[in-house]
Amino acid sequence: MTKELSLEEVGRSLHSNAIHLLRHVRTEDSAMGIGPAQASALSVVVFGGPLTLNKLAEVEQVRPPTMSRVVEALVKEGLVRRETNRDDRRSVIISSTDKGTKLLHEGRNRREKRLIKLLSKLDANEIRCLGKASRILSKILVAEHS
Amino acid sequence: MTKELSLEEVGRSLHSNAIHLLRHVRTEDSAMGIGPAQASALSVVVFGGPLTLNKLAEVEQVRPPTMSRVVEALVKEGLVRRETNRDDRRSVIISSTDKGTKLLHEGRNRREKRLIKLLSKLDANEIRCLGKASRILSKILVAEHS
DNA sequence: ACTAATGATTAGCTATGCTAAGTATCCAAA
DNA sequence: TTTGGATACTTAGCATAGCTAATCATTAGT
Repeated sequence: MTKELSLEEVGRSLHSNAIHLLRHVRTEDSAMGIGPAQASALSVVVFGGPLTLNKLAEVEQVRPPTMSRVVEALVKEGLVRRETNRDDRRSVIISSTDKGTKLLHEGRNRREKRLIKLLSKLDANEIRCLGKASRILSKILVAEHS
Repeated sequence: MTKELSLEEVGRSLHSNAIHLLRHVRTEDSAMGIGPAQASALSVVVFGGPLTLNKLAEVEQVRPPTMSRVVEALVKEGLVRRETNRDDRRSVIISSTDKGTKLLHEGRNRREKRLIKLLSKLDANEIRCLGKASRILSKILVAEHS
């Protein structure tokens, strides 16, 4: 019989698992030929649509100079466009190119395959358990940032 | 009744949750005064006990040179010891100092408070579910790198 | 029309990931 | 026993990404 975990232990365990899960899929991220910060920013632009640099930095929870450099790299690789906003010429609108959109979807597929390979070691009950846990986590993590 | 999640959806959801959970506690990590890689490595040494550098690199899923540098920084700050193994003088045993153990527990407390605050929105059943899921994740994430 | 505030960039530091190459040690086979 | 390969780690050098401080351009508010 498995021991009941305390709130502290659950928290600690979730934290550890989060770190290692992300490290696990890092390989696939870098297989896209771009780093994790670039991949994550591109993902926001592709799925969320065009937005300003400051907004993108905010969503990604990094400072504007950091995001400015990330976007610069993405522009150089032809994955996003950077155009001055007509309504406010101080600001810049970042949007995805076809190449960026295509690359992101391919990378996502690879990452998912990797996770699926990992998850397929489990039986149906365990998958169901992870599914339930995911819903619960989403609920509290999303609620936090609203 | 909640819909059954597919393998793909579980994978995607776990990935997303991992990213957001880590962002959620990032503030507390950096409040320790050391970077995330150092904090994570120190955590392994404190909770898992002394181990060789290669083993530590493996557990942390980074290359030995990377871990060598991380350990170097921890040694400089007096948080871990690095001693040559008497049984095999090629290898090095990393162990935590009192200072390292103390720092980690303080940081852990801050991080845990943050996570506990998040988790305390949940009822006992949901906590139990997360606990079970954590065990399952640990199993496959650790098994992958053995 | 000034001045203050805002959006973005540049410069420069640190941390962390990698590979390639070097050093020290151990083991195994001639 | 010695020698040659394997193993454990480090060093050197590169790239990405995080930060703050300072700068530039533009907008907004007296």
